[in-house]
Amino acid sequence: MATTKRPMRADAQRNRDAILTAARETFQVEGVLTSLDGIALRAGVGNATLYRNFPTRDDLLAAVMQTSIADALTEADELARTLGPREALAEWLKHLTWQLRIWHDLPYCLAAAHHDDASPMKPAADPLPARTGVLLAAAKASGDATADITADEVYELVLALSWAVDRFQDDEPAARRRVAMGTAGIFA
Amino acid sequence: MATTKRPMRADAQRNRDAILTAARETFQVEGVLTSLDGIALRAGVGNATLYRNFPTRDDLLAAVMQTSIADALTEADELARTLGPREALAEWLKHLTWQLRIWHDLPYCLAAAHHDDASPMKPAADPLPARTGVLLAAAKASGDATADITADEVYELVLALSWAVDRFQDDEPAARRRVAMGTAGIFA
DNA sequence: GTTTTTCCGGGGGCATTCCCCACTTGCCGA
DNA sequence: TCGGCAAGTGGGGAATGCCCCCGGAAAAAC
Repeated sequence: MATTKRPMRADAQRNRDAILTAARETFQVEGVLTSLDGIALRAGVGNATLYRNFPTRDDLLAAVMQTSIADALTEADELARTLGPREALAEWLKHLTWQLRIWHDLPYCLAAAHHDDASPMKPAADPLPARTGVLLAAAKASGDATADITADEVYELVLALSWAVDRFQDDEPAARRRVAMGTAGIFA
Repeated sequence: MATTKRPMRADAQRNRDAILTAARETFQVEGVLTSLDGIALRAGVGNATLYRNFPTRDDLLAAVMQTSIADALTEADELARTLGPREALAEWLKHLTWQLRIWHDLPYCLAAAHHDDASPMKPAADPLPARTGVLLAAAKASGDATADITADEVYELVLALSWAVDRFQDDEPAARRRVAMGTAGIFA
């Protein structure tokens, strides 16, 4: 990490943060396939600054996702703590589907990263399928989920449903309904 | 229709056919978002000829889909004739998902067309949800499908699953398994 | 065979995006 | 306070894709 070698120059840190917030805002409006130069413009920095900090789109995406994913994981903890295995899994799937929808083409990128170990997004995104596996295992143990399905299959199903939720512009109730229908096969 | 007014010049018909076959081949390899100029090049015609025949990408897509959709519908007839309502619907969903996967971003385009009445693809693609509705109604009537789901929801679910099948590069058994899992909620 | 009509075609303009370069800025430590 | 050097800047090249223009050629009509 660069931060361990030297405490990073103040303006450099400022610019990096500005890029991250601009990217987060732009992604929500235009999707994750938006122009990178546009993000730099919005952040008020030169485009070269953006490319130096984040050589590829996936690097930027991974950095922006960090905090969102951390939030999602605490939500998962909360669900696991307050609900039974079946409801916790069901709620988590709905929650995850709804969150992934926010950056419109995110499922597309996550799908690409999921089977590409070299992707810069892999380390950032990996906790999502992992945590899904934990909740799934608990539901299996209590007999609430069928044994013959893997965590990857469930995660991929969520990505597909999230794609649909975005593409058909569901509101939240519609999305919950769509997820309930699509994931019914998971539950025993 | 243009063909009713005048029998179309021979070379024009030749070029149009060449464009359609080139488009079909290119779509399978590079997906439906490929370069249109590339299709013209492959067809051995100038790009202007392509744009004259098909002003937009959707026009071309609609024309190329015509025959494929006709094939799919005869398959649906066959299924309805030889299987019970439940199996006919289940097989149709698997078949449809697998077919849509062939042109990689086709679900993306169909999703856009599905809620846009002005889309040139609408007339060509509409039989798909319509036929799905027929098979669903039969399954509902025999008590094999839950009553509280609409044909549109089922169709959209198939589009999402087809997206996943393409994106995760399923072979046919894996795709059938994925569809079976994702559509389990439809069946009573 | 000639005229008329229709259609072809490839070059090029325009827009978009990614990314690199030479030059400039301004922070940090002595 | 001040100089060195890390970091920033933004114009522009390169690649790509869409689409239009207009001279020319081929097919149809006579």
